[in-house]
Amino acid sequence: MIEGPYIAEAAALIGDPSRATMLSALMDGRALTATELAYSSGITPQTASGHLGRLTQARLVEVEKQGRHRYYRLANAHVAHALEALMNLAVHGPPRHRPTGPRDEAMRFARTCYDHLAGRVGVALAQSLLKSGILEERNGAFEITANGEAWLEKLGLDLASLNKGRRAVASRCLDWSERMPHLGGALGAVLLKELEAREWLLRVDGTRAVTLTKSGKAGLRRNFGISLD
Amino acid sequence: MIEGPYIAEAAALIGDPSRATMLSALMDGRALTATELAYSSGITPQTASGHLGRLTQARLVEVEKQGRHRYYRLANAHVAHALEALMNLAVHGPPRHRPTGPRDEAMRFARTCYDHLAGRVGVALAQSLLKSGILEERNGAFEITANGEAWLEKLGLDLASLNKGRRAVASRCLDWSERMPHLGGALGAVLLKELEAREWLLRVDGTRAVTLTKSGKAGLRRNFGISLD
DNA sequence: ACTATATTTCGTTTAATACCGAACTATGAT
DNA sequence: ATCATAGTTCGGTATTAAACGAAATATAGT
Repeated sequence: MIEGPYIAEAAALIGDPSRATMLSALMDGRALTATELAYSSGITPQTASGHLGRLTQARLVEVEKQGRHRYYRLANAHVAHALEALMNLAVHGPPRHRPTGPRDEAMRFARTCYDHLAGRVGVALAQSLLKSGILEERNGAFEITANGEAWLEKLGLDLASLNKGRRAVASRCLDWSERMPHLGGALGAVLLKELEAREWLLRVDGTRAVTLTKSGKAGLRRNFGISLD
Repeated sequence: MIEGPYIAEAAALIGDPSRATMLSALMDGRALTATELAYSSGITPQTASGHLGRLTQARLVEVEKQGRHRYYRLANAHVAHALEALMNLAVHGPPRHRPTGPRDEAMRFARTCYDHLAGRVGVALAQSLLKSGILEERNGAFEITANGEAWLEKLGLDLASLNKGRRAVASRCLDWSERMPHLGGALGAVLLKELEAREWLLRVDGTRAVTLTKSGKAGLRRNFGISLD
């Protein structure tokens, strides 16, 4: 009784195509300016301003003023989570005409999901970590093994700090394009950062797609036994 | 790029107050008829019929014809999950006037969340299971301990069958009213069934609220050290 | 056959809101 | 000071879709 309207409020906000596209763009994890967001969803700045105002008021996004720019980002992981959940619904929807562009293919191959890696590469990475006993799947969740802890230390990653936050360390995040789990949570986030730092992955223009560099391809094969294409 | 519109499609469907209320009613886990759903959201059957048609087409709900009745239920756990995620957004929203009725209070006290127990009672139960070492919280997920397995067997619950499905056994489900975790997953579901079978809990009319019986109050205190009010 | 109930289809009204153009404010650069 | 860029506010238009009444269809019971 009580909750229907509240759900509707949030869902209606996300339910507008322009707003949904803007939120999608923010799934990147980064902050974008109002004009960038307007451009990304193909509307004029005036219209985007109105949308962003409503999204901010509803606490779905947060603003940060910097000079004459306003940087918008998703307000918290809950928002990203809800967007993911909706994405999974869309995929489970009716089999109907869904045109697949080249950009689409790039997204399916590798993309960011809020702050971790998704797509074929993300899923392959998760599978590799499971196979080599770094992660374990228990009761539908991911778990770092003793082996895994040692492996992390060797990588120079600070396990203690991962455990610090209230955030799940290794969460099992269902991939909408692959329908297989990829790795999220704090570990997923630092792993993506690490891959970017090594320049194995490069972010692409204004989308969430990422490309695999040559060294990345080699590195993934050498370190994780992943061969793609 | 590609996904914005898809998210929007699902979200827009959920975003209508009448539809959201109907979906909420189905969070019960049970199947309801078209007229019951119409009544629950305060609209006429014609209007509800239209809504339900769209929800079915989008595979958010499923229909089963039985004579002249049509029973609607949520299509899958993904839908329930998305609704939960949206509910959490709503709670994290702006502090603004939210009238609280008596029915509201009943929901906050104890209710079903898809197929497990939520509300103050649900949260208290989860806390008790954690405290007595039946469950463990690891990396933001729930986990059954060795102690817990023994306890389950004593209760006559079949642990093997819980592990069978692909479903998580003990999932940590954020409670929107308490902002604390309650127990979901396969274990959450059988536990709710058990409590209902013992008549410790009774479902209330057409809502998701459940009431605690006298024996339930006593039982919870005796077996779980939970004292409410 | 006849009646009652459940649900859908159709047509119309009405309310909400996304969108843009124009004008305005704020910040930064020259 | 002047200009350019980023963003917002306001007003009007146009589209969408939610809602109901009326009437049709389907099933069950008598």
